[in-house]
Amino acid sequence: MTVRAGTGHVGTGVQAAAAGTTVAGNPQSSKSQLAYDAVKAKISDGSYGAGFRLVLGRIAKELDVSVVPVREAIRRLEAEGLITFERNIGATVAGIDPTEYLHTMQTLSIIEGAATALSAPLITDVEITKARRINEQMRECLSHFDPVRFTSLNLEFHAVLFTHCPNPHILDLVHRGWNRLNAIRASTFNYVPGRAQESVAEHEELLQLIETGADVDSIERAARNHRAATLIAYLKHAESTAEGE
Amino acid sequence: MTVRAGTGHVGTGVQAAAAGTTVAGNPQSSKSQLAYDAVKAKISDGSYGAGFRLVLGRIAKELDVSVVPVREAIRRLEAEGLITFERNIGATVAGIDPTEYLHTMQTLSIIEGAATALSAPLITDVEITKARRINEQMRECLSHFDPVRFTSLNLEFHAVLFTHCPNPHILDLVHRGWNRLNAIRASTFNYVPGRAQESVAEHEELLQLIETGADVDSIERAARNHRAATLIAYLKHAESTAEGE
DNA sequence: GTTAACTGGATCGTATACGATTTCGTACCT
DNA sequence: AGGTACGAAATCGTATACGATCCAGTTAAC
Repeated sequence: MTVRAGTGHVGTGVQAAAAGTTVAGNPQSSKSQLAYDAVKAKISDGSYGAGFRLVLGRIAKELDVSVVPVREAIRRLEAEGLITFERNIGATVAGIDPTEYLHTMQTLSIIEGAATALSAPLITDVEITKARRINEQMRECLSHFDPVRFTSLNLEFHAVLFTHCPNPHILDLVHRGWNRLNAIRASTFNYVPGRAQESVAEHEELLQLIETGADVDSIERAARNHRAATLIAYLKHAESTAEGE
Repeated sequence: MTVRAGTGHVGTGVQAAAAGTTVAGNPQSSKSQLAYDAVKAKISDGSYGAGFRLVLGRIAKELDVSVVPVREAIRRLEAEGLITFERNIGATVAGIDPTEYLHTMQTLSIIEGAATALSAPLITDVEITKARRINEQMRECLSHFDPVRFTSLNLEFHAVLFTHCPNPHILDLVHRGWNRLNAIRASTFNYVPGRAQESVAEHEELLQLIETGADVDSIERAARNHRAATLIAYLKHAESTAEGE
């Protein structure tokens, strides 16, 4: 053992170097933030999928930080519902079972519907055309089967619709919902083939409703049903494939 | 490598004593949880109201723990939106300005409406009578002016209606909404006198809708409007008193 | 007299240290 | 052979240490 009784610190200088340089490109640099972003990204892109065991020490070593900032990141993710955490046990990536998917979709249908309705009066022609162009690209995706791109465009499309939502809370909830959904999708990629076409058509309907200045109630209902329809399609599909397997 | 800086520790034994005893009554004991509960409670009951500066070290000393668990608690509260946090600056209790109140109420109207509608089919006669009894007590509160009790009963009433919501996410969001609202209310106690009577009447209407098995849409609308009406009453009231001052 | 640089204190951020708890494998007892 | 008890490894929980950063008040320079 031997080594150092005086300062008790060894790598402390590193901390200064790393934090001090503010690596130019990380606007909000902070190990805690780094850990948060890193773990969240890994969950979203599927590297850490479904029930994955998140060992604090391992993550810390991977990111070359100490456990303290990692713990903070984990706490934040816990509060956001992306992971579950048990005292003296550890953290695991949440959102495994199908009912989770169901609940998340249902919640999102409500929140997103509201967000879209609230945004609607503030949406200009510019955004409408932009959304329409995205939807056009989605239609193209249908021919040369490309579900990944389709899903990504789908987010873009809806993002255009709800980003003008004047209520930041609701907007925040929408984002969280999408995050959860991403995490779930990454692990068990579910994509219902037939649904995509209806989806594109419903997008166009939704755009027309907004364009013609329909009352917020109809818009909310349309947006909500749009997502609910996807959920129902998924359930049916899951049922049938379960039999097939 | 093994570093070992002599002892470098003094009060470490205390940790064992405190954590080890598991003070019998704290089922989920953990300093982090303790800090979370404590701070949240202080925010809810108004001790730490509106923009209050949360100094980590001070809180840690108050609770007789180190800063680490406090930081974790703060992170959780941050993710829940109860406080805001800036790097190298610190944390402050969130939710000061009136637009915050507005947004929170709007969000809650949507979420709570949905939660109530989803619960409705699962509500039995037992709960209906229970809710009706609570509403009766609220009516009594009207005569001997008691806004605090009224508010508390109001939560109880709605809790009966939405606790059966089968979607845990939505239920969680409802609870968070109430928490935020509590925090705001504690700082700037706002209670619109005239509104209370309508509120009690609307509660009864809502009960009848549920009782007669009205379609979920009407129930959702009723629940949503009930809260929205409170918001509108508040806005009018705030406007008029602002003039009066 | 006004502004800029300095300085000290408060507070934040994170690394390290080490006790506590859980987990799992193995040896021992029945 | 099967189950239990002991022990070691892994991991969590939190205290402490100390650099970095921010802030306010003070002094120096113009």
